Amino acid sequence: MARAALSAGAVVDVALRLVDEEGAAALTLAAVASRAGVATPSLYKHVRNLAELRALMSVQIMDDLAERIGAAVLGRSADEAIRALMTTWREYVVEHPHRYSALVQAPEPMVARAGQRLVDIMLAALRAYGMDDTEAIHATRCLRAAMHGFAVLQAENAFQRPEKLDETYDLLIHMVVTGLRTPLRRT
Amino acid sequence: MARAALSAGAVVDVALRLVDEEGAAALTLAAVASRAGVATPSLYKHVRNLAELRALMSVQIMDDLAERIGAAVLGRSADEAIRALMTTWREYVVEHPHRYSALVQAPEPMVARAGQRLVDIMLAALRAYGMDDTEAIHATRCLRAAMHGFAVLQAENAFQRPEKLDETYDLLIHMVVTGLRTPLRRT
DNA sequence: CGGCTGCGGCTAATGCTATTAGCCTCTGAG
DNA sequence: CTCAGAGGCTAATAGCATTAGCCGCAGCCG
Repeated sequence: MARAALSAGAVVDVALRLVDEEGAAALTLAAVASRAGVATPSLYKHVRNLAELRALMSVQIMDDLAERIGAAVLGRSADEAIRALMTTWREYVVEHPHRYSALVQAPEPMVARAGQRLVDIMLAALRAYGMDDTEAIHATRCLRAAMHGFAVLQAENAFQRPEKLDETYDLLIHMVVTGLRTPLRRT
Repeated sequence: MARAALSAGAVVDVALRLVDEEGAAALTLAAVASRAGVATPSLYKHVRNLAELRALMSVQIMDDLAERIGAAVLGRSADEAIRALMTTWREYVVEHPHRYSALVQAPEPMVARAGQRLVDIMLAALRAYGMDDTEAIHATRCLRAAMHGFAVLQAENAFQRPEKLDETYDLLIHMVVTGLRTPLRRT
């Protein structure tokens, strides 16, 4: 091994801090390199290119989220689990709105795998409702769509009215829980 | 007036067609100019810069969406109105997935106004549930979050499993309608 | 009918971006 | 002590948005 110096993980850390502080649009290799105290091309020794850096950041974010949510859901019952899951998710977005904006749903297997981890946690939380596998998949997708949509819109500041976002989110949680409890009549 | 030639609207049209055919990532002034049969800097005679072009595209998209949805909702009852609204929204995304990915929620007043038009239609559709204004705002936000989240995830191809997306969407509609019907207990 | 004004095109130039090539140095293993 | 390679560097390239400045033609005014 050569000098201590940088590593892929360190670059991702620097990039995440940059995004947290200056917004997703400020993510540029030059800016990351500058923060890392290194010349721009040096980053290529640790990361294949900007796209890969983005993917690695997304993986890191999803892993953070999965860890938090996993802990929050642990040992909770069905409805309470969903509530905890959704609350924790939103807390993360409120804490790091820029970071959430930087999330990318690339077709990279790396990112897909990290996403799968999140989905698995959701699936586990839904098991308690006594759904079969197919139903659980559909329910997970809805849960994900609702949370992700809310998160994206909030991170983009798309909710302009003065009404409290917390109350809106309470309603969203209510909608999800009620929708899961009330069976869908079969056609 | 000089020659017939281009106009801001025409540039937006060309850009939308480009995005439809080649994806949101292909949106570049050079590509738009080439399609319009004009040199790149000429676009600046019609559009202030790339950001404005993006905003104008978003406005156009939201207007399209508002028109369709407005027509779909017209003369329908509460639940049926919501179902029609959500179905129509998704049809648009399926028809133009790249276009939806190109949607930007800029803080530009122009875009905000177009978004407001969409929100107003949703609000109107929710009136039938006998909510007061505040409740209706919260409900609209939830509706929007659910639809937008689903749309974004679908446009980004984030749903990988073989289960039919149509069925998932049916469940989402069900969740929303049920959630709106079941009153939220007051704390 | 003739000249002027400005719209809408153009070319050239700038500065930022990611990315590649090729060099050099210091580290740590043998 | 040697030497290979990890990890830094500078220099160079190509594509991007954007700006400056020029030029021709259309239509209006006299």
